[in-house]
Amino acid sequence: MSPVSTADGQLRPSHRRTAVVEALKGGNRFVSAQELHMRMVAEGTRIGLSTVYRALRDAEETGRVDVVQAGTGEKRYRWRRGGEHRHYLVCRVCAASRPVEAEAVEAWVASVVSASGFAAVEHTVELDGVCARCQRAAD
Amino acid sequence: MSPVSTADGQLRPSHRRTAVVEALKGGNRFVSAQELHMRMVAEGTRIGLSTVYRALRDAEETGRVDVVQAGTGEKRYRWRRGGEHRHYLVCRVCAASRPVEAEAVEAWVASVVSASGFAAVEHTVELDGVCARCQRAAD
DNA sequence: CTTGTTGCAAATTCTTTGCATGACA
DNA sequence: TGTCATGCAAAGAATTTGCAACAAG
Repeated sequence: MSPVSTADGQLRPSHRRTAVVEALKGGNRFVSAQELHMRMVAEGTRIGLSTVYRALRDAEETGRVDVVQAGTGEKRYRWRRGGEHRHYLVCRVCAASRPVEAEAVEAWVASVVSASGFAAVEHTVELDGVCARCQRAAD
Repeated sequence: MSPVSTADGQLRPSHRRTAVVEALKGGNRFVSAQELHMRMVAEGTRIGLSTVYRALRDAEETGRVDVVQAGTGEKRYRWRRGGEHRHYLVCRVCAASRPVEAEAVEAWVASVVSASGFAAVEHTVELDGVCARCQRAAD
């Protein structure tokens, strides 16, 4: 069954789920569910792939992680610190990420939305390139 | 085999591929490969799903279509008119799309990139919501 | 005990590929 | 006649789900 909120809105405790979150917090880069699972198993955590998927889906639905989609249709997750909505510039080679200052975009989105007649508009802004380090490594 | 360019850089003629492009031009909304295939078959065109996929991949690689990725990891395509790079506001319900004025974002992207040290940066800006018509239909 | 969580394997969904066939230059 | 496009079925890849075993309150 999928995790359910208890009366006070908190998720019921769970070693595994906690472990997933901890593993995610441990990195500053976007990782896929499978990568995260492999990493956890490699570090000795006994956990199933499904549980990792379930934990990440929960985290996504409750807005605790940022998500990007590679062109392959694979999702990559990154723990969201500070609880704010952010956008990132992600390296296509090493998946390192750096948050970018995105106020201008937020403002633009708001103006476009208000003029469109659309409701419940969500936005995705993804930037990906090759970071300076990987550029050097490519030589 | 995958389509190959001839000496003059043009794709070799092909009924099927042309048919895919025509079918795509026939709509103003983003469609998935499978939807497009079903539509073509329903209209009497004899064509295989693989061919639709191949044609769309070609079109994507040569920049003749705009692509968005639904949260499901499924790609949706829309014929690009006028050859310019555009961004769209897409309805989550009916997939109707309207291009948005995106100069502000392009400028923002350029400034972020120049300050980052990243190279070969690509950007994705996707806006999705519920269009006015589908809002009314929901009542 | 009862309820929610986990893991495994099977099932889904979207997309790509291998290969024999068919069509056009 | 040779080359490339096509279709079908099989292969792949990422993710979800059914279900029995299990852990915790």
